[in-house]
Amino acid sequence: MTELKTAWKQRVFAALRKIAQSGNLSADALSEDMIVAEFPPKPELGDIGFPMFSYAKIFRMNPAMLAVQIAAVLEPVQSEDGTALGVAKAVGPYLNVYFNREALSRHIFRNRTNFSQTPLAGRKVMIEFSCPNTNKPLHLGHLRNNVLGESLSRIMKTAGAEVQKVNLINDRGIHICKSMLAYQVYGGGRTPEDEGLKSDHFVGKYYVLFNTLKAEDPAAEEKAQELLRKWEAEDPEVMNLWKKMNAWAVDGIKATYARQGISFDRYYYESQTYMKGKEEILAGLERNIFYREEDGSIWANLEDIGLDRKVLLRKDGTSLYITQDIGTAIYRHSDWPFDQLIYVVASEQQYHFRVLFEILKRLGYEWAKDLYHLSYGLVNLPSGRMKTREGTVVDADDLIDELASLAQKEIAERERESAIDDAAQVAEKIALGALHYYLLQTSPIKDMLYNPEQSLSFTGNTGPYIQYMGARACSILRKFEKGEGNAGKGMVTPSKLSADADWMLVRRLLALQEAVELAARSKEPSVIAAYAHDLASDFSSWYRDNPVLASEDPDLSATRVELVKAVKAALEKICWMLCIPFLEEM
RNA sequence: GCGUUCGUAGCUCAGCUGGAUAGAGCGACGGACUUCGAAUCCGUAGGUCGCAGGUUCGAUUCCUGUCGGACGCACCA
Repeated sequence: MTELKTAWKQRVFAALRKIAQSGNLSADALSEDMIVAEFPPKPELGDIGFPMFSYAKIFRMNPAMLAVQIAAVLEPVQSEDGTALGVAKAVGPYLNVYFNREALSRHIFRNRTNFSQTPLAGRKVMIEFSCPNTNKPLHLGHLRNNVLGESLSRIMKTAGAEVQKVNLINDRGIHICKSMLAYQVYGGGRTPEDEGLKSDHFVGKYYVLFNTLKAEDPAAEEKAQELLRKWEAEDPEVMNLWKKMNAWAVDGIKATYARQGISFDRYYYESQTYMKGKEEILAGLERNIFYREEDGSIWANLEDIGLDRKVLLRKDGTSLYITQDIGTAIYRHSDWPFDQLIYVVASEQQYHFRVLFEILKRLGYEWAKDLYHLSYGLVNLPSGRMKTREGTVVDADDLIDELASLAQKEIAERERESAIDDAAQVAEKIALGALHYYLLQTSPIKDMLYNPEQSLSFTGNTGPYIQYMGARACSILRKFEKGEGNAGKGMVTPSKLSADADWMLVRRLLALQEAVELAARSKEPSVIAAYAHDLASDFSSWYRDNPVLASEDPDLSATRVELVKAVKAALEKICWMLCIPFLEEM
């Protein structure tokens, strides 16, 4: 589809030049990338539309007239065997291309979701996401981050890129020490098993208990700092406790990843990377890229590009958050030389990344231009921002549990329990479908409102709707396999799909490649989510009005079965890209 | 104060590099299950695209200003 569009653009451009020559007009102002192609709003207007206005202006001609002239001289796009892949017609001030429906239906049957072109082929893309703290379990905000990172990596893979997914676990710092201190005071040596808690929730419980401790012991903050100093001095007792609690936290977090269906190719741990970067800063200081204040701290002055001054090393010589990020980026690039590194991090850190990228550029790393901050908005509740202190944080595991139990109730209400193998497992998958689709349908950059009522819905523009259409397609194909209907007696005949209703669905399938390219280029899984809904919706109205197995014409039935297979393949691929489990039945 | 960003139907969101009548879902109202699973489908109602200028043959889309919201501007992460 993408190549078809490109090919037609070239033809239109060639035709324009031809007209310019014969009319003795100047075509200097024309270039091929000026040719805009759009999607006509109605099926009778064809499959590609070229507005003539801008060229008409250059030629000082009536746009409708120009469209007629181009249609007359335009050479049609052909396939390798010489079949015309469409015809161009002038429709008012537009030149519209009508595809050869038979040829393109055949193309979809043959290739399904195997794209003829992958724009990111050969590119190495590293994607960093999730990056949890080890003092508490994941919450709704992490779920958005996780699914964004995983989905984007799958989309980029589909677009041909080689992707490496990385995670940086924030396993050190004062927040960890607070959980550790509270555990020392209140934990009594108990384990998560003793308390019957998932291990990361167990650690999180003690982090919350630190607030209680603070109320009881005014020196609590100071004691936590003391613990951090001991940790940095590698006090054996503290290290032991730290290792134990971190293992609990990380194990629990990984269990949530597994449940969500996301994974990483490589884990980095802050405790191993936080020292990195210091040498870089000192080397930069020698080269006068940075400067030293009287108190000994080291700074970068970025005022010339509208940013502020930024501390890079404390007066006592210790590292900061940004120091570590500088080191980690350098380390990663030498580790796996990427063409692009994408940081999936909330929008509140936009300034941090602008500073980080600029400093790496000043240090002379030419790949600094390949760093990209995929900034995404916060997930807010109707009552406002989630706040740990007010207990309004939506816990990730609890949320999935709730969705799954609701899905199971829905299955029971629809009396589907006997029809499916494992209702509990299907319910879990529906829950994830609902959750992930809900989180991905909004553009990443926008803050989103988490409306419990709406997100718990399984009808309408939702993940389960997409899953349902996949299941319906599978259901039809199962019946076909069993020999129901007359499709088995027919011959696949693509020319039978020339009716508008069939063609709309074929055309939608053709548009998948373009959607993937756009989603990969703009780093917006929401593009695929929108496409998923369009395809599912098209399929839904199509199979209602167009009998697949029971058509009177066996050839038409056989052909429509091929179309259903193509729809199923597309939905399966889309679901994978959106981290929505594909269901054969539900 | 400075910077970034968002502002489209009652609500939650789409709207591709400016283009043919601004689209979904939810909610409201009205229809469709002896016919491939009704988590579905069809129809009706609902929008001065925050506001004001500008560029353009043409602006929801680009520019400027303005109003409103969010976030950021730590020797925290």
